[in-house]
Amino acid sequence: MTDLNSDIFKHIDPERRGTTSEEVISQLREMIHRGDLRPGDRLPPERDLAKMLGVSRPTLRAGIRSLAAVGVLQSRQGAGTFVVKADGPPSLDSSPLRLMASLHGFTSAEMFEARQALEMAVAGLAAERATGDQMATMAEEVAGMFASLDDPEQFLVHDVRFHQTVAAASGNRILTSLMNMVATILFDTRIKTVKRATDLKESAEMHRHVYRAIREHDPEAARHAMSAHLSKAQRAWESEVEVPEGSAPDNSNGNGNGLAP
Amino acid sequence: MTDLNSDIFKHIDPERRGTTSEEVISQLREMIHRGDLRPGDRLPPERDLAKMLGVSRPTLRAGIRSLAAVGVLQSRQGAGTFVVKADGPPSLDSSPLRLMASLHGFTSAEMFEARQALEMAVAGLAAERATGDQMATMAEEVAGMFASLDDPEQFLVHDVRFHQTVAAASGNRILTSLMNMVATILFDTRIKTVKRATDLKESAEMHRHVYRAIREHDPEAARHAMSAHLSKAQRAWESEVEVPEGSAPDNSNGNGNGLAP
DNA sequence: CTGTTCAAATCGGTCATACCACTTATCCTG
DNA sequence: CAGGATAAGTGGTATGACCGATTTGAACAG
Repeated sequence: MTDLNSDIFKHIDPERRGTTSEEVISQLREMIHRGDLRPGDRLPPERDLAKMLGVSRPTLRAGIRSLAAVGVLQSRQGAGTFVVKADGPPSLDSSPLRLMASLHGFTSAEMFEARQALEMAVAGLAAERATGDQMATMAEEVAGMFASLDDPEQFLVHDVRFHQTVAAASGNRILTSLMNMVATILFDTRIKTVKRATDLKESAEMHRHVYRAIREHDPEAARHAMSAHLSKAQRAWESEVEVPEGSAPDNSNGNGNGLAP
Repeated sequence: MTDLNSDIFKHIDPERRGTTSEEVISQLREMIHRGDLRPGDRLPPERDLAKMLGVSRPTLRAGIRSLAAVGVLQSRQGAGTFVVKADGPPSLDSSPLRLMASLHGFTSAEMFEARQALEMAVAGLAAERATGDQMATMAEEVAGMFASLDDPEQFLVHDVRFHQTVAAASGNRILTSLMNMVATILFDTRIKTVKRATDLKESAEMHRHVYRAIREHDPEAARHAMSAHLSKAQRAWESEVEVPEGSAPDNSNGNGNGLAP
């Protein structure tokens, strides 16, 4: 672990603009940008760090909490505060997007469209760059789908893993993160409707088309196959959530994702 | 404004899982999802709200700060805490992505690629849906670029506005937000290199190609024109940031965006 | 000597209280 | 009636304390 006992923490100038906690956030951010704080590093105890920065503990905690809210830091009671480790695909928190969907009244159509755009992009890139192992994993997941045609929940597991593998094969972690961010929100509703899913066989078939296009290193075919798959999935979803008869109107739409169909 | 004096605030059960502040966050989020809190609404004073929820003020403030960090709430000293208003294109905070770029060592190539994928998507959608007003705005910005060939900074203003107009014309606020999120990070470096930009005329020309494709409602042409434009921009940027001779290696890369060229 | 157990130290989570800084609205003054 | 002084309201910060979860290491049993 990086040695944090050195004097890389500097006192905060009381004569500045903005609030003190904002300055704390800036300090911590700069330390991350400079590389003083690396993924997995543990921050000094709050009491010590507060003294180093020359602020009170509540103010320091406010800064830490802000960075924790965006997924950069993680506090564990009794253990300490850590810089989030960078193993595996980095993930952006989807709750901001979910809340913004509620605030702005995003429609599920917009959400599907955004997902489709992102998935098409990663599918095209995956067709150019997928390694043998990644393609093998995709094939396994497709096989898993065909083997789970009578188990919708298990089918969904393979479905999600397939898409994540494609995203990873794109080699672009930013697009992967954004895609996961959008897909996570839609996933919550899929898991509720998947039990009544009817055409799993067709879905598996379309996933296979995507896989074959990627295997053949044909970006355009991969994009189109993915696009067709998601368009089909969207239509299926829309037919699933057809307004039930006589549902009394209330503030809650019941699907819990803040999306209007 | 929505009446918040009613008893929509419920006490928090001390016997729960997770921390108290997490429960506060959940409470506030649900209130937003349910529509009890609408954009622009002002929350009750912290002292009152803390009593309503049955928690202490610091704990409540922790929850508020978490939601403020992701751009859902905004506190103004002396005024109050508000739900962010939803006018204009909703914007996701780009700092999480910027920090993640530092933590995971994202390359600028990945960033450009992600932006290119998003811009191509919105350009294609814009070609299908752009209104007359939006196309007029695009034309104005293109004209502004040609009029600012000798003023790089002014040119950049028109450049950014053009892309934002295209995004808005896509009709998909989610893709627009994601695109802005990525573009914001790249913008910081562009404003530093733009002074030495040489081929502004060619850039303006390529923007015009994008505009004409959108005007002709030709999604594929729009996508290709946008792709060509951004590929050119990326190559130009890469040639600008060629490592200067004899620059001593230090922790800070100097471009301040946490990206490795 | 090895492995387990348990207790003390560590550290984040919460609470209570007080004071400060800024904003807003009211009221007084000219 | 207009404008500025004033007071109430509200978020920001600080201090101090206690609680509960986690970690760690020493004491103990094998």
